[in-house]
Amino acid sequence: MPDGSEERNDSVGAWAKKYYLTSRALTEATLRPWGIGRTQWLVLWQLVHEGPTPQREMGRLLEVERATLSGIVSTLVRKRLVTQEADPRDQRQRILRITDVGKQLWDELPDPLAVAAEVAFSGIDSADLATARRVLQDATRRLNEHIG
Amino acid sequence: MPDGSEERNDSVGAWAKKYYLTSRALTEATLRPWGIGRTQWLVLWQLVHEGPTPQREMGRLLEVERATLSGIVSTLVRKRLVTQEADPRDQRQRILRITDVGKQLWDELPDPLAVAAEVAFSGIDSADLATARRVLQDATRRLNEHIG
DNA sequence: CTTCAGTCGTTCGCTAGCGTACGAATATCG
DNA sequence: CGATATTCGTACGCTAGCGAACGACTGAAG
Repeated sequence: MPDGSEERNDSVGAWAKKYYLTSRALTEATLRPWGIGRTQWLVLWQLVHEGPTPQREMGRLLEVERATLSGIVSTLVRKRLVTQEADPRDQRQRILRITDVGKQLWDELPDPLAVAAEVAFSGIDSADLATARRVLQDATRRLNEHIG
Repeated sequence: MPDGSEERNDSVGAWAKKYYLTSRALTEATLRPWGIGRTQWLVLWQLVHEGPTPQREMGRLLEVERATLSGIVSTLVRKRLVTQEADPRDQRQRILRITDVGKQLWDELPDPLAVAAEVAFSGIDSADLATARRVLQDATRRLNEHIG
């Protein structure tokens, strides 16, 4: 029976939190020498691999709220890594585009998610990985249904 | 083969993040009417169930950094829910204690972690839950070994 | 007894998450 | 066409995570 301390210390949920925070720490440490955050890196990845992207579309792809992305984009613009142009067809939209400086920096950056995934999961039984993924996916869906 | 977009969208790690953020959203929404955060609630839980606790010990129990806990405790003290007294035996330590106002508030609060766990995991096969927990636990251990 | 190393809490600056509210721009409906 | 609804980006305030640095305090080595 799950009393409070069990849930708080040793449940799937508690370990999901610990895993997320620990992998975030490794990811951020990997990028720290370049002064780039985890989500900033994802924005650059998208711009490098898929080209200029409307800001709203970026938010949908990265599953990040408008308000959150707005701050992240501001940082990247301030660092001259990304430009933010108005879409002539819809003045509400902003098109994000990587700059030459941004491309230059990109070529130096490691892939922090690949590093973390390699450390965390290499050699783990793939059936177990699939089960874990399914449990987390189901749980997330249930939470979303409850919220929405 | 795990290319970038796979890792970024559909891996165990990506779902752990989504699960964590979604359960955090539900937990915070549950507590919002009382103006209490998720980690603030954990501090109160500890003080109610285990009595006065040194701040450093609180940090260890909740696995929260000193700097993070410092801010959380400040908030609780500002709201008059918790007091922070110097330990006479060691002037560096601060002993945390719930106030009468805090106790009164506590009796009104729901258990947001129990709510989230119920929504997320009730009815899920317990062997799958155990597998998921083990995968996340192993992954966290591997990350910590790599970092440390 | 003094110095030196370690601990504890705090502060600062950063990342990044959320909700709310707002203006500007667009789309839709009557 | 004009009023209304919606969308987009932003700003503000909040939670909460980290590292680094600092003062106060303690304890241990000499």
